[in-house]
Amino acid sequence: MGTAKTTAGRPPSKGRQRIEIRYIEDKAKRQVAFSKRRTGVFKKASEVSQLCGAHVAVVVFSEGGKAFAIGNPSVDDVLRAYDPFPGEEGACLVQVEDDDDACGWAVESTLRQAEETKARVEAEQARMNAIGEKVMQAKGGRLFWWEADVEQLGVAELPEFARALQRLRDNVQRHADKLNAAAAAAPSPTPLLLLQ
Amino acid sequence: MGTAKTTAGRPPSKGRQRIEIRYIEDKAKRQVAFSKRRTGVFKKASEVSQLCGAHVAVVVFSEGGKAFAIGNPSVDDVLRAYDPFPGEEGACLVQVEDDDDACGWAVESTLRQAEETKARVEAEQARMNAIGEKVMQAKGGRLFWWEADVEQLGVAELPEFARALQRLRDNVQRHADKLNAAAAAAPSPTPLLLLQ
DNA sequence: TAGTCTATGTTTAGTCT
DNA sequence: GAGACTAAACATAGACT
Repeated sequence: MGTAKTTAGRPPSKGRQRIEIRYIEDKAKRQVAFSKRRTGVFKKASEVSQLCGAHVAVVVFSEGGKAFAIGNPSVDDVLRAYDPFPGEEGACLVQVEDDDDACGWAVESTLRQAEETKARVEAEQARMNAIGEKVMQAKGGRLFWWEADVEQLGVAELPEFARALQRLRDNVQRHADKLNAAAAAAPSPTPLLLLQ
Repeated sequence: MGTAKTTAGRPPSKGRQRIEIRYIEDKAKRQVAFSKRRTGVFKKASEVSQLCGAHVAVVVFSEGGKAFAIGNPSVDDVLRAYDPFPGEEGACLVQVEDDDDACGWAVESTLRQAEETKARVEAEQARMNAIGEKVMQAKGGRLFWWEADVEQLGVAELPEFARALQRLRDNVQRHADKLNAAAAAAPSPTPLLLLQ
């Protein structure tokens, strides 16, 4: 009886309250709402894309000027295809699809209910997203590295970028080796990690 | 009594059913879902903007290539701002009027995507350069993404991560080759790119 | 193609960790 | 600043107009 989990003697929570859709004056609340709702919008956008095979791009700037974005097949692709001038409707170039892709997405969603639904079709994508999110947390920043548009890198930047990439790969390999070593000693048959 | 509106002798409706987030094969259903959810995403985006004073732009292409977009203060403004130069004018300054709820919002358009305007694309690429920089140097002097703590990745995630890394590296290599080719034909002595 | 209605799945405000 | 949790607000699948 004594163990009522964490819901012990807490007031039952008033649950979700209705709010007016207007600027939230309280800075703290505003920040929390931004974080939660940004996630929500991204998720919804992701779903439209998944469900309907639509190309979507969402760009959000926080008040602080931080940029957040997601897109399928990629933010860049969608934005480039977008031309707000209805005047000319010459050729259609909706570059409808890339081959393998579906990995253009960069949803930094929190995947709250990962335990159930997620293990399906969305699995691979979700996994990638989770990985990206995990990695991004390390820097506390918000860019989606796998969206890095290499094409935009200049002569001076490319080498450095490549070097950094190599370094990261080395780290991954080292970590993989370590995990493999641990797996070898494990009681249950753990699949080995084969990088490339 | 006799006039129960339209709910007369209709089956009580099964209510909302859970669906998997995967491509909807049925064309009709897909179209309906697209329409409804597009509206939903736009609404959510609008709310984030209103509530948090954030600048948001959403661009959606239906499978048919029709473009829909909304943005605050405007799609174009946000997309243009999608180029946060470090130490420049505040990329954000929001707060929209909301007497009407429709303050500067709702720019839904059935714009057909036209062929890409060259000048526009170039401008876009210039902006994209800033993104590349952003990827290279996370603001705030924090950790850079490539210094990600790989240790955090688990057995299931590592392979995915490694694959993504490889993909990125391939792109870098391809780009480097291209630049080298261009350099060979360049009038001025351009240093060759040697990756690794 | 869009709007309506109902029942129900999903999101999230408020609060605490 | 990011999670966890609860209950109420909100979005929407399905069916029809």
